[in-house]
Formats: sequence, C-alpha cells, structure tokens
Amino acid sequence: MSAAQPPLTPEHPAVREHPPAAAAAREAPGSPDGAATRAKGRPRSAAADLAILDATRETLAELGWGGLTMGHVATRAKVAKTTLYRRWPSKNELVVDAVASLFDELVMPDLGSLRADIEAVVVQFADLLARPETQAALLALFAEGTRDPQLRRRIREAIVDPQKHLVRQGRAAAQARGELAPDGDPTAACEEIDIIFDTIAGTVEHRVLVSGEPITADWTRRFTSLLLGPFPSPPAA
Amino acid sequence: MSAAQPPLTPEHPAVREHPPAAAAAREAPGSPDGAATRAKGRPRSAAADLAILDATRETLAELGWGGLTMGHVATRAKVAKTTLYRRWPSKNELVVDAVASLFDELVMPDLGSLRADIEAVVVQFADLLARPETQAALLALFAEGTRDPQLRRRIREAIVDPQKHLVRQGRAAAQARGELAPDGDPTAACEEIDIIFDTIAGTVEHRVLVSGEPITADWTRRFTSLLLGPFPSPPAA
DNA sequence: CTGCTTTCGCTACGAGCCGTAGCGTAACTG
DNA sequence: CAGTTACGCTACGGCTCGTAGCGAAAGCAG
Repeated sequence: MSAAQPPLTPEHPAVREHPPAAAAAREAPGSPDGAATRAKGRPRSAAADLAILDATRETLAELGWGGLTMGHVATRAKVAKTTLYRRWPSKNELVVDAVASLFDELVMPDLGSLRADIEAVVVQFADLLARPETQAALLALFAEGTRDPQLRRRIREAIVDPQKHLVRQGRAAAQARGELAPDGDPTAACEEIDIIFDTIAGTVEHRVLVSGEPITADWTRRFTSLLLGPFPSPPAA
Repeated sequence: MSAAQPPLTPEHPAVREHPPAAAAAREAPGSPDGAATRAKGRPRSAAADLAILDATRETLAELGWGGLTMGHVATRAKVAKTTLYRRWPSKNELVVDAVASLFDELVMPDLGSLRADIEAVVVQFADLLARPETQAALLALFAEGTRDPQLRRRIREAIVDPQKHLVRQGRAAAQARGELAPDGDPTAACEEIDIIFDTIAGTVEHRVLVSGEPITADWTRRFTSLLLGPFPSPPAA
C-alpha cells in the first residue's frame, strides 16, 4: 500500500508511465538503464496519448462531466475505444491525468509583499477555475474521490498536493522579507501550511463553483485581508 | 427567470410542494385558502414521499452517488419507478430534497464568545460532512450544479443559502457582546457575510472531502484563530 | 529477411440504467 | 354515482459500459 505496488494496475502502465506534464521521479528499481526502455514489441503511440488527453479536455469543456463518454473521447481522438481502456482503467483516472497538467500553470510570483503574492495566486486560481474543463472536472473528481480512497490518493498526488508548494514558497519569501516569523516546530509549520492551503483552495472553489459568483479584485482584497488577519495592508508593527 | 415561474416544471409539483423539513413560506398568490388544497382526484401519498426520501438517503449512504439509481430507490421505497418520476424530474433534484433536510440540524449555539460559537459550528459541520449520505451527495451535487444553473440555484436555495443565517446570527450575537463593531454599510456587511460563509464552508469541505483528513479539536482551534485574525482568544485591547 | 512480441483498429456482445408510454386499478371529491 | 387524479406494473428504444475476438501494423532480435 505504501510502496510502488508493481503488481497493482498491471495492464495500465500509462497510469504510472505517462505523466504528460506532471509528476517526475519515477523509476523501477529493477531496470539498469534508468529510462526503463522495456523495448519488446510495438511501442505505444505517444501521439495517441496526447490526442486522447486533448480530446478529454475538449469534451469536458463542451459536454461537461456527464457528457464525457469513453466512446466519445475515443472518437474525437481518432482512436479505438479499446486503445483507451488499455491505458486508463476508467474515466476517473483518465480525467485526473487530463486535468492535472492544467494546474501546473499556477506559480508563486514573489511580488515583494505577502499580500500581493497571495492576491496573485488567488487570481490565478480563480482564472483556472473559470475554465470550463476545470469547472466540469474538478468537483466531479473530488466527489468520486470520496468513495474511492485510491482515486482520492491519485487526485491528491497529481493535482492537490503539488500546489501546496505555492504556500511553502510564499511563506519562505515572506519569512525572508521579515513579514513572517521563521518556522519553529516543523510539524506545526506543516499543519499551518495545510490550513492555509485548505482555506485558500476551499474558499475560492466554494465561491466560484458553489456560490457561482465571480472573484473580483475587491473580493480578493477582502479575502486576503481576512487571511492575513493581524497583518493589515501597510505593515504596522 | 426571476419570479416564481409557475409555467416551469409543470408536472413536478413535488419540487415546489414537498420540502419535507426545509424552506417555508410558499404560497401561490391565486389560492384564497392559503393552504392551497387543490382537492380533486386521488391525493399523493405523503408516506410515499417520505419512503422515497429515506430510501434515497439510505442508498446514498450505502452505494454512493454513482450507485444511486432511480430504479434502485424505487425498489427500496416499495414504489413504482414511474411514481418517482412523477415527483422529481431527475436524480439531481431528488437528492437535493433528500439531503437538504440534513442541513437543518446545524444551529448557532450562542456560547458567550465568538470563538466558541465558531468552533461549535465548525464541529457541527464537520460531523455532518462525516456522514456517508452527505459525503456521497454534496460534492456530486455541486459538480452537477456547475453545468446546470437551474440546479445550482435550487441547491443554493435549499442547502447553501439557508446556512448563511448562522453567520448572521453569530455576527449579531458577537456585536451584542461588543466583540464586533456594529454593521456600517449594509451591503458591505453582506459581502463580509458571504466571505465568511464561503471561507468556513469551503475550507471545512476541502479539508474533509478533498484532503480527507479529520477535523480535530486542534485543527478547529487553529482555523478559528485564522478566521478571527486580529481578535485572539483572550479579547485584548 | 524472418520470426516474435506488443499495440492498434474494428466489430460485436451482454449487461445495466435511463426516461417514457400504456394500461388497468385504487383513492378521493362532488 | 361520475369525474379526476395517483398508483403499480410491464414493456420498450436508446444509450453507455467494459470485454472479447480478430486480423493487421510496428517495432526488435537473430
């Protein structure tokens, strides 16, 4: 359950082999070459992978989660349905891979103040959530994840957790500037990061996807003020 | 689009008539009796309504959103599938009604301090989100709502918006205690309430349903501190 | 070039669910 | 009593799922 579980998902190497733009560092400890060229037979078409993931995002944007059909994606990607099932065991996993790369565009800008940095990230995230592919996929994936711990784990590894890096970066920058006190207890700092992350992600998602109201500059300012709490916009002692 | 739209959903009076324990105040301006007894013909079985909603919640808890089938619910409620469709046009609307009542148990306790009140509500909400019915339904409904504005509106009216009352109550209590300054601009106060609500709801949902980690007393304390910001646990200044 | 291996495209299939139609019956009103 | 509406039941076409079987294509080893 904790290691690389090579016997699991035996017929779906794509799940572990094709992170089109996401996670890195993935080597099988038995292969001496490092790149793990398993050679034999006809190689999988990388073009097909891209076509499938593109078709998934496009269909997601046009027809939403409910309209996304394996057959539909296959047709659009000009690929046989069986080819799709050879790489992804189900719609859920396919969409995780298709959507994960969209989140890679989020970056921590380092604009010189913690407030500006937070506001910038919030705006970026809001823009991402405004895209129809993201909107159609994210909550549906989260919903599926509540019933399938394995899927939830994949979602967290591919989509959610990588973004916690942003919080860490922002914190570090603010600490370097002296806006934040340096970390004391490392585990306490971790919990703090988790709280900040859940708060930003959850709040913006709720605002955009549930309340259905836009993220305006004014809202961003107010929310950031709420987050910063004791540190108002002009850094008073 | 903005009024009561009587011509819409013409064959599904249950959608407008049977809020089993939710919203109130619903009168057709043409009926003189107030209770709007439309008399003629065989009346709908109220027992069937309850049986269907119970069966929906039970199935939701056992099989999750994906396992919830109209035929399944009908069988479990000992009701014909057609009876189900006579009252709810689709699974989505059915689940809204089935789940909405669960949220009525949330109450604002007024424990004597804003901090205690917030923590109590957070714990209540976390307990609600821990229930399998809620867990299976909430995010799935939100996801469907992103594609169907009408559904999103229903979700907000039946599930989300009623809970904003809690924030208003807590604010009022805190203002009565002098913990919070009285409202100035009423529209600004409204936006403030929206932000607080989205923050609490979104964050707890994200923590429980996405990150999948429990809401401990320690977490609640930390999160509340983040929310309170300039007002630490002992009311200084 | 000749095998060997793996992928690919295609077709077909049983299963399950959807939402509706049709019918005869039950319940309630005047 | 007649009139009206709800109910249970059955059956249906349409769609999606996920799998199986086939022949052909694309690489690699000798």
